[in-house]
Amino acid sequence: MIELSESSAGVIADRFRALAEPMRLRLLNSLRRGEMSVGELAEQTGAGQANASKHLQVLLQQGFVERRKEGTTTWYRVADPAVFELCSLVCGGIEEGLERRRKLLRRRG
Amino acid sequence: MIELSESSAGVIADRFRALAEPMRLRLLNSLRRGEMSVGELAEQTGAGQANASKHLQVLLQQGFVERRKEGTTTWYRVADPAVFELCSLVCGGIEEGLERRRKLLRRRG
DNA sequence: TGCTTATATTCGTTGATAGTTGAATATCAA
DNA sequence: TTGATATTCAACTATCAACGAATATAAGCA
Repeated sequence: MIELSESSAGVIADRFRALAEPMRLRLLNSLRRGEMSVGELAEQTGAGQANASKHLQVLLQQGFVERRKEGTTTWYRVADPAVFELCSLVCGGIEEGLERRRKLLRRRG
Repeated sequence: MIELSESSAGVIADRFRALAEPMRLRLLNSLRRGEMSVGELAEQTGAGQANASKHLQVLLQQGFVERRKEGTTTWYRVADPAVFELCSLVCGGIEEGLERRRKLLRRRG
């Protein structure tokens, strides 16, 4: 955690919050295949166009994606490969978490 | 990201959301020193007692912390060291993110 | 039985954010 | 210019989580 200072907790939390939405995770997942337009992303993820655009801006602001404009089209791509490491770590913890919850339920029930 | 399935996006997002609060990050940071009681954690982080208790349960549910009860006292400890790797990765991306935002502002301004 | 301490839970208020809709903007082709 | 397409912006509603205050639960002790 690199000595979490008081003030940086908010900044770190903001970054985690950007990844704390299923739709944004789906968008990032689609972008694993490479650069894609907002329209393509909206279609693949099932988000409306306005929604996809808004979520992509959150990811852009946090530096997880980059974009370039070409005519009327805006192309998005993954900017920070660390995001996939983050997801892998989180995925790894999910089974443990489930097991832990089962234990708790057993204890209480 | 280990092939993110549609259904798992929500589960992963839940885990990220547990880390998307400054107070919970502060609680985890305090727990780096070792096992601590709810009261101690509330004092160290400046959270009220009720707040600390609630946040700790979120972390407990997601498997980031474990606890044991001893009389009237409940002791919490970090259960999943991966949480510190997560924070390190996020911290590493913060400088890049800031630089990226500066670029955007320059482009627009 | 009370009384104290430590933790958990409930309730009400407040602020933040997702999603939708419709308008506004920008580009390209005819 | 006009029309078609792609994207962004603004406003609205609904939902969710944080926080504080008060209360509940539970253990330890006189």
